[in-house]
Amino acid sequence: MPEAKLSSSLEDYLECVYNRINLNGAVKAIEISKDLNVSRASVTEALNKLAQKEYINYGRYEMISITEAGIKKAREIINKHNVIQSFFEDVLGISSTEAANTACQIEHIITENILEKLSSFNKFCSSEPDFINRFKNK
Amino acid sequence: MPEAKLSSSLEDYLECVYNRINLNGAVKAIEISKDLNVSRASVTEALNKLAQKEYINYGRYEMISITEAGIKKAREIINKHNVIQSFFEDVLGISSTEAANTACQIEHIITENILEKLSSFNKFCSSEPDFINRFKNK
DNA sequence: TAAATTTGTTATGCAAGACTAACATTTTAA
DNA sequence: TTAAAATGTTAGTCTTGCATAACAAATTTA
Repeated sequence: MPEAKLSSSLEDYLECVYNRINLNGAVKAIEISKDLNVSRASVTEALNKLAQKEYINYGRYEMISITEAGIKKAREIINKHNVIQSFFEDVLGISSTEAANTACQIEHIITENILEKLSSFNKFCSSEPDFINRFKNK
Repeated sequence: MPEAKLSSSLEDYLECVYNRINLNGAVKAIEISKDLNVSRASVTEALNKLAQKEYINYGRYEMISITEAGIKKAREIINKHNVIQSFFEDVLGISSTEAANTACQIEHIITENILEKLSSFNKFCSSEPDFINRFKNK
């Protein structure tokens, strides 16, 4: 039942919920609204959709909590984000901001398979700093 | 005047127009419809938008041609596509199909700066086949 | 604790991008 | 050279994701 494909947009909302809850133990709609630069009304709408898909628990004026399925999904998204950002930053030498911004978008697109390969590639590169240094000084 | 930001969707249409014209000297709406898996009606709509932005020349029941600005833009998109696909395929060892499919989406997102870095990285890797082989046999 | 402020919700609307169905035009072939 | 088939267009609808404005509830503070 709690298995439904999320749009990029809903993934962003879920990721935000997860991060805020992990940071502060709770999250309010207005914080999400500020983090994602959207109106409070859009947040309400998105939270209802996430609740309907059973990724969060939520009802009118209620506290927001995240379900097990929500945690799992959020961690997958965040993991994708981190692997992509790390490739841009640590391998290609892109600035942290640009790496993060682009990772934020690619995280919704990249397949599990490519993610795994990219993750091993990151590890392989960090085990061979010489190679990366030669690339950077090229 | 012929400078307007394109949505991912319109970039796909433009890319398809460019590729088909390069391949056959001309392109018909029905071919675009098949290539992109959309209805004929959607193609009409997209072509009107591209014409309005001056990336193609087009009018009711007229032949489709591409403008200079359209060619420039299409080549940029295709270059992005190729660099990304090449990274997935040649560096990470992803299958051609999966590499192409994912590249098709990332091409609309990646910045010029990251593209350039990725492009040099591809070249650097192909100049050091040893490194890539060690990664693949890891 | 009552008034003011903040936060959340609802109703409504808009834009993009897709669809189907009906119609128009063009092309093919009998 | 017409009749049939293929292609292109238009009109109307749907979905997603966003917005604003007005209202409701909760929270803060005087």
